[in-house]
Amino acid sequence: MQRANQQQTVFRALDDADGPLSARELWSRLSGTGIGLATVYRALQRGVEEGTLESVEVLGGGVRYEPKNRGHHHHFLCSTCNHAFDLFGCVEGLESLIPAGFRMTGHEVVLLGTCDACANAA
Amino acid sequence: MQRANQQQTVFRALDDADGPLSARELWSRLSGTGIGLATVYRALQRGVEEGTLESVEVLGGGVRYEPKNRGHHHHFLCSTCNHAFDLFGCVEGLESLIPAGFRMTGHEVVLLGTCDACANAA
DNA sequence: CAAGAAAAGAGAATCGATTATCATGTCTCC
DNA sequence: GGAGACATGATAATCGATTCTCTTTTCTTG
Repeated sequence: MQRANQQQTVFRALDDADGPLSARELWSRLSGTGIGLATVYRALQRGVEEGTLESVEVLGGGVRYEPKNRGHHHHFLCSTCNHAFDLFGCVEGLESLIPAGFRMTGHEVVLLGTCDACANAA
Repeated sequence: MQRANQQQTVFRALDDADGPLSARELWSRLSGTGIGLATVYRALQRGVEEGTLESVEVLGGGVRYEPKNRGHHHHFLCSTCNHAFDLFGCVEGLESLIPAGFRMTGHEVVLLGTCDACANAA
């Protein structure tokens, strides 16, 4: 079995995903490969250190990871399968919400609902 | 059957807060009263069961709780003090982000930055 | 006041997520 | 081919958050 490229396999799986994945989600997608959970964590940690990955926190599911080259975007969280999907586009008018004296440096938007697959499975 | 003196104290502290509080945040605000952490958790759990409280998840800080009578609103998370503040108002145009086939049932918006107090303390 | 029920506080136990350890396995470079 | 550096998988250890347990205290009611 090829072993030294396991981290590459991890990175590739993340690249192929349609949204950020948690360590466990990622691990379960790699279940055919025999890759250990520790290796997944090591790859994620290294990716973040090297700047190719970033950790994001979507609701309900702890930290997830995705490639850093996806630009500014937000996420859709399916309340059935609990998977987070990347969205494209952003929203306007956030500045109007800021209280006086506060300084905004960023924002997160999460849409909640049911994804295509889960809606059809119902 | 009015006996829950300490729990009332917990509920009052939550009512007085300017945003959702985590169990620990709440506990530290009650540090003068001798209330135990377990009691805080018990009060929160009961409040949620009885429908007077709801748990919300803002980024970075796990589950927080707030009274359920505050209506639809979002939060500002100060990256310095890590406190979440309630915001008033909402945003438009979220529907345009939803992929085909997905059904949206809700949304969360979190603004990130520095709160008034921390900005002035810098 | 007495007795029973609900609350409280302290700390132990649990749980899930992440990290550390350790004994191989694999690769690079000579 | 061999040495040493690094990668890997399995599992133990750790960590923070939450829940459980036990004993004591408080409240209600008679």
